[in-house]
Amino acid sequence: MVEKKELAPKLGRQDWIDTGLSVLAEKGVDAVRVEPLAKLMNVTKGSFYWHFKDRQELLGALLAEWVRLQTTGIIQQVEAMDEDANTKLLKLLEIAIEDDGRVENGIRAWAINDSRAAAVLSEVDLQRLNYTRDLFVQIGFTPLEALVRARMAYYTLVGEFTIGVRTDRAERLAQIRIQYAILTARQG
Amino acid sequence: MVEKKELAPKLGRQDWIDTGLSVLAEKGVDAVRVEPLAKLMNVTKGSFYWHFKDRQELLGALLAEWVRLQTTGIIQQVEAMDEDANTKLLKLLEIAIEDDGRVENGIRAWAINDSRAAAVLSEVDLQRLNYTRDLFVQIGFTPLEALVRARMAYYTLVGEFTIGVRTDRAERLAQIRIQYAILTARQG
DNA sequence: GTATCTCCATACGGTAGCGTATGGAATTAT
DNA sequence: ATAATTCCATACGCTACCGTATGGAGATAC
Repeated sequence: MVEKKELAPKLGRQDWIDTGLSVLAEKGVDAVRVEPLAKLMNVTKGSFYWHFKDRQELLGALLAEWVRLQTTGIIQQVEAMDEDANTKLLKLLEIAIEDDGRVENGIRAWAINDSRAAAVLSEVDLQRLNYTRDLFVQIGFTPLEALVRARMAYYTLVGEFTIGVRTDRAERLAQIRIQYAILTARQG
Repeated sequence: MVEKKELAPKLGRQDWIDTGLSVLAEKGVDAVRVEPLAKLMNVTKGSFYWHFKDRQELLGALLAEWVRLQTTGIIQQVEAMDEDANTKLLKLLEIAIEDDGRVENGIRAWAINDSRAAAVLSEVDLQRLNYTRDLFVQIGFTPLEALVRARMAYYTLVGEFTIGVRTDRAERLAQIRIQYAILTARQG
């Protein structure tokens, strides 16, 4: 079968994608360039153009990879646990703040001037928002109340990533529970 | 006095800054380049290098200009009206969503890989967060509760900008009032 | 009217990155 | 062993942009 030895220095498509995502997270899309990437991987661009048609194909692959990691990610993890909606929601919030969001930030910055990235991103946003809203509906809020609360929860998360808050884990966990309390409280 | 006739085709430093901010909002920092900018303004870069030392100086000027517009902006506008903290907070939220946040988004994207932009941005974020927190304290929440609520309010706004929601004004106003109600509600 | 100063055009050399072409080493197949 | 395939290095031309140098037109000063 087509197998690879881990010892072999041979590079694959996936190596370029991994390195690309790393650079995307640290330096932004604009730093994801063929020759610098090659230097980073200790090869020349001869390798790159064997695995990819051009730079655009790599960028597309980065988007696809991110979506793949995203969709097989948080939501499934939350749905796996067989709990009620309240518990799921709290768990969702707790899991979400585990990530540092650096790749996602890079993609959001990218999406500002690239329609491809923008399309992918808005799709992911919509999916996550809908899931969160459904949880609030299951908890018992009206559709409108659920929507507003889901947006507050999700936007808060995105905003936190965007701003890049640097609080420690314990503090964030404590705050996320207060947020949960605020968002699930019934109005007088 | 040093005055300029509006008819004159002569360019000034400010013209480059204005055009720079515009391009920053539409295409990102990386599109803010001397020669393309010059072409956009129907001059050559000979003009640019008369007004600026180099590209970095322009970028610095863009940051300074944004801060200037920001600091003389929302907060003063809210403080000007002599109302109680509750009213100020609601007004703050309402005013904040008026902007589309395109320039700010560009700067946030910029700040990912530029330490100068990052420093400026975190300062502005801190200032706005502190102001919002103070309002919640004045309303009567404990410091911790006020901080969490202020973060939720501000992060939600930043997240909304970041995601680039495209709902109409009326709907946004309606939702911001629900948010206000949720954030100012006392826990049972 | 001449000199000076302001503002900009033109021309130049330099760097970084793109994509292509071609050859060669290492592996695999026959 | 020989042939074919896979993967990568090297070398090339091309474009976009940077920053500098220099000159020139138009206003202003003297």
